[in-house]
Amino acid sequence: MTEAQPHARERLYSVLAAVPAGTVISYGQLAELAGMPRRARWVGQLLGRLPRDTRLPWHRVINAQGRISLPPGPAADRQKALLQAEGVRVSAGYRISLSEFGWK
DNA sequence: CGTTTGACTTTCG
DNA sequence: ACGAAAGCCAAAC
Repeated sequence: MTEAQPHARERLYSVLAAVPAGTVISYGQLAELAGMPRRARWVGQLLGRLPRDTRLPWHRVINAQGRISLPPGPAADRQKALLQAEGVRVSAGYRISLSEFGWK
């Protein structure tokens, strides 16, 4: 087989599915845990293409600055609500305390 | 096949 | 703490 990462997407999905509720992770960390450092943007691109009915905890993924990376809109509010429902403290400016990064 | 795009990250002022 | 600029990389055009 010539493919170096035949199932890169599914590997990423597995890591994401393993993120415990009540914690958040950055795109970069997620990519790194999946064995693909520096693929943060690729992760974001993948999440954007996820179907609405996915069961993956996409809402636990935020950027390295501790903010919701989704552009302002209904989607961002949805992510904020989902996080708060899990006990994650989200400030007015979509900021999240670094202590929620349990895995860093 | 060259250019643009983007749910990113880091550095600098 | 904040915004601008540069760096980075795969997918889409």
